Amino acid sequence: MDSETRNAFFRFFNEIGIIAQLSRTALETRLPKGLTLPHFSVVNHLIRVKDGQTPLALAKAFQVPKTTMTHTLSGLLEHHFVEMRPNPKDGRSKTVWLTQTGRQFREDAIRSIDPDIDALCRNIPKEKIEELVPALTEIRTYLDIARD
Amino acid sequence: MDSETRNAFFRFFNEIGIIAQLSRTALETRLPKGLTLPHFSVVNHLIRVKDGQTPLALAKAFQVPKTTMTHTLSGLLEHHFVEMRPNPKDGRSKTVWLTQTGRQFREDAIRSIDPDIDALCRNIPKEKIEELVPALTEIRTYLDIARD
DNA sequence: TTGATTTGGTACGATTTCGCACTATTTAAT
DNA sequence: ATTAAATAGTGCGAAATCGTACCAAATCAA
Repeated sequence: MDSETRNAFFRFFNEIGIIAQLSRTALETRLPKGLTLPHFSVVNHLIRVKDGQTPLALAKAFQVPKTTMTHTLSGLLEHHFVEMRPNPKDGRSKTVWLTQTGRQFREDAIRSIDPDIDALCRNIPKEKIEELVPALTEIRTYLDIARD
Repeated sequence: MDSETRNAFFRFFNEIGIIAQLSRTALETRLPKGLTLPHFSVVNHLIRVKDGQTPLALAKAFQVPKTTMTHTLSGLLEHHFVEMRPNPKDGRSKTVWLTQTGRQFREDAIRSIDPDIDALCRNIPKEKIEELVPALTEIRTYLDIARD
């Protein structure tokens, strides 16, 4: 393995890490105090995909350990953004449902973030972003599979 | 702001976040217990760029709060991977220097990661990665500036 | 059917991340 | 020169992340 190849990958993952960090804090400064990117992401996911999913399904969708998802969901429960119902298909399991408050939280969050996306969009055109996504998805999928 | 544009950016940042997460844990499973990505990254940075930098310069290079860098450096000090010397140019400040143990740690880490990079390289060719980096750098730079 | 194994979820503890407040030193202003 | 403001670093506390261990329910095996 030549060090030039290695450095290419290091640079890549380094940029990825910093973008993840910066975009996260950029979002979180817009959210009400005490709410984080995972909180928003889960609510957003429940709207975009569907609610009624199990905590484990959510943990897999976000590639986090299930204990992390438990913790995130407990925060959403405290804010009454979601509610839990038993899973009729499996007595060990639960299902996660959005409340009206949760939907409102998402609306408000998006409204307060939109100006930032707008500004970003003027500097990095949407088309450029769309071009990147397939390659990133491919890499993400590989890493996910290689996890074993 | 139309929701299609918004979703494009959301998808992008979501992929970024998951790749950051997966690549981080992939690396950390190869490191000796108790050592993390930031530990490795800082040592690697000190070798690639130069040692003798101040903690604050490192914090800026990695876009983390200075308290976070203090914590990371304290871990490196415990392992005797770096040592601190006073900054001759500024009495408030320190400089961070690699030890032989620290260099060895980096060597060993790279050796144990290389097989993974090799495998990754066979699935995602180096050229594809290199094509992505400039766009990512552009986005990272924008986010950094937009932070205010 | 019964017992063993797997699976969904959580409690707990260790570590990381990071904001706030504080000290010590430097820089700027008058 | 003196004082005010800015800067480098750290201690501390709160929250996020995640591994281990555990319970309860489901699945599998004989």
